[in-house]
Amino acid sequence: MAEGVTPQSEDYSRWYTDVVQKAELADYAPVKGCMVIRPYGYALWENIHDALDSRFKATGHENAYFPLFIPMSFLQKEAEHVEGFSPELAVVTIGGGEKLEEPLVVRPTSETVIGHMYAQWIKSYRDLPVLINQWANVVRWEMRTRLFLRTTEFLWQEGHTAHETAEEAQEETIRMLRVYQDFAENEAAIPVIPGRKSASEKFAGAATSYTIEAMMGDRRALQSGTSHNLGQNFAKAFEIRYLDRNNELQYCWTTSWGVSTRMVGAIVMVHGDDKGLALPPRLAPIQAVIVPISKTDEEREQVLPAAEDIFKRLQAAGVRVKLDARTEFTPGWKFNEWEMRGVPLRIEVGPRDVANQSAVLARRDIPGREGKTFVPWAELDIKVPEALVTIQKALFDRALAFREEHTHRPENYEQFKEAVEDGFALAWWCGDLACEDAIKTDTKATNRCIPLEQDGGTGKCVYCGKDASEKAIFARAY
RNA sequence: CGGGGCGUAGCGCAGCUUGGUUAGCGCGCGUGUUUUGGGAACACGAGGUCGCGAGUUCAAAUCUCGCCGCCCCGACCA
Repeated sequence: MAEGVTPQSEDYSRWYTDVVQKAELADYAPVKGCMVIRPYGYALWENIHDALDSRFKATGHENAYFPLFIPMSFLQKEAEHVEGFSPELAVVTIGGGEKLEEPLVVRPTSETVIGHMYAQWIKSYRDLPVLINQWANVVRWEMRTRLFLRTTEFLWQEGHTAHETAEEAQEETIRMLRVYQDFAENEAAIPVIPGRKSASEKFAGAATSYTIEAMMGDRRALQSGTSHNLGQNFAKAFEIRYLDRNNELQYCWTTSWGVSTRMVGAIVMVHGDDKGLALPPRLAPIQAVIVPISKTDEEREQVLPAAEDIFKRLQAAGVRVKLDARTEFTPGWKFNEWEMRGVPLRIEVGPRDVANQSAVLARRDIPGREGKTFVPWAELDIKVPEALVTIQKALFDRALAFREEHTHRPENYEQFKEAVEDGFALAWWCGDLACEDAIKTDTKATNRCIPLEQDGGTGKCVYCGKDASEKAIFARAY
């Protein structure tokens, strides 16, 4: 591994790609816009997967799998949907050397094929709700790609549910948005703003879209998860109907919601620094790394068994721990490498520590001497898990403080323009597309969402001055 | 698709302007010795279809034309 990364202050986007590659999260694939998720990055994704999956199960959802290929005609059944996705479809026209009767779309999302199946499975109100999630890969032919943030192929989960009433569908939409918020804040240590998307930003085919928006280290916004109330749009397009309690045929109300490998990019950009990644302990593939230190063979014979003993102890205490006993690297080199890879806690064991029956704990989130403490061996199985909890909270608190510092409540358009230069602007908005567009053209800031949690009261639209009943977050976004 | 940059060893680059023996350098890699509390040192060694294709020439990494690919910045998007 080469030394160092481009500093954030010098070139943030180069810093980002440097970190992703040097921390060995991912690498460029031979096909443009595609990436290889390396074992370390995939281990992080697996932890994201598990944390989300257990939450889905706890809220009554089941996993299933639907096919990669979707008949082209399915996409065309929902007018807005096909319009939104056509420009970025990958289409298969030849199979087994023969031209296909009907082209197959490589799924960009699965509402259509799942809607088709739901139409066959759902007959009665007794069949509802249907609560299914799938973990899958999808393909969107994006013009400009960035590792994890926007790749041609990406991994995600997509939940698809069908309900008896509009109210139930809306409840589900918000429930899953809150699940995403809980995951982002408590697992990824990323503070997010849950909110509603404006009409121009909503999912193609949805009645209403909701999002969790997060602020990255360069103060730009990243949509980190979405939950859509699809109304009866897809139910009507795919004839998803049921007989209600009065024996009358009704269309279902459906939802869909997703979180993707983009979340990895969010974690990199929210917590990372010029030393590299900083992973939240709850998701980190390696929570603590033990670095043994010895000058002579004699010392090594004392230090290594001590390190191995600590390793076993921590493993027994449920810590994801790694012992880095490689002899070809110096301790200093290892310190830098594990910092680059974002391991939350480093444990140093050298001759001095063996003599004192203690070890040095060094926190990734606090650089240098300040982040170091000496801990007796006997207390490690308590102190290490404690430190991980502390670090998890510290990362969240720091990210929240950063977001607050760069979130402004402009009173007028001049202040608004300054605000979006610095970060988020939370401003009164009349709800007009015209104002959104004008703001975008003028400042490059887009309407990220109308937060569910409002300040209250009413005001005047920050752009046009008309009456406004809600505030929206505006920011430059990824 | 518009703008910019780049393709020479695994990575980062020099060489190209002004064509000329066997294409260099740093890092990394292999072996050995000494090292190890913040990115160790020395010695020896392995590693190249100079992006691809045509052309000019006695001679092309170098000049000409064409093509391909990648990265960054914008419009589109999770």
